[in-house]
Amino acid sequence: MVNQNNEQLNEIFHALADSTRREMVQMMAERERTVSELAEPFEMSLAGISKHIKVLERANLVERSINGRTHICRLNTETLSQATKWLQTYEKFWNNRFDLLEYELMKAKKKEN
Amino acid sequence: MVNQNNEQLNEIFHALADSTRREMVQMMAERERTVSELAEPFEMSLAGISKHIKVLERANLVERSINGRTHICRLNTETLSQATKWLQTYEKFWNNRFDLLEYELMKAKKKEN
DNA sequence: GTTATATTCAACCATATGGTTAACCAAAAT
DNA sequence: ATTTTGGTTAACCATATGGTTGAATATAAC
Repeated sequence: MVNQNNEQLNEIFHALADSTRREMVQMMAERERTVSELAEPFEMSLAGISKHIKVLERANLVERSINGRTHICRLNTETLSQATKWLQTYEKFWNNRFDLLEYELMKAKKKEN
Repeated sequence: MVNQNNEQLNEIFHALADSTRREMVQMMAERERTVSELAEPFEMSLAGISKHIKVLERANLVERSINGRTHICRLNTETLSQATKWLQTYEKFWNNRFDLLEYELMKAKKKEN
């Protein structure tokens, strides 16, 4: 179970360790994207793009639905937050992260009012 | 500048994409560790361990100070939070992460009292 | 029915990664 | 002075990664 989670984290972090893929995540964070939309900003073959998407899929960061001949990719933010959770756990140990978060939250609240 | 940061993120995420290295981060989150302390839980040659530490160093996740013949490694939480920051930026887009954080914070607060 | 579009798959290639062993170096301990 | 200890470095190896091109598939458009 822990190992399962570990393998999962390996794949998530590996998927994020590439600028192209991070940019794709960025795009999908805004809204769903087709494969060619995702490909557009890059000077890379579509086959290359396809491979990158598969890495994101394997990490469960992206889900794909096929609609005719176009594939639609959407971000799985649940998975993204798995990574965040891991990071925060170890960050908070001596850097008192919770204080910082609280501070950021206060700022956010103030802006709302 | 953005590219610099991008290269930085590549290395951070790559460093974290390995269970052994994550476990090391975990150990260093508790307290500073010597190389052999870091090596202890693993069935791996010291040379292998040394390489892992170097990956963490290259990502600027770890700083090393040499004391006689023993090297002391400590976590650079600043770098860790660079990764967190990236993640949170894209997480919050549709998953309203801030609400979740607020909730977690409340729970934490309650436990304190 | 032919052509164009959206996308994957397979084979290939250079380079990177994670590991090993063996040799090396410097500080401590005997 | 010799040996142990803590650690790195170099050379090597198998496998993974990130990219390419070329062919294949299937839907959509003409």
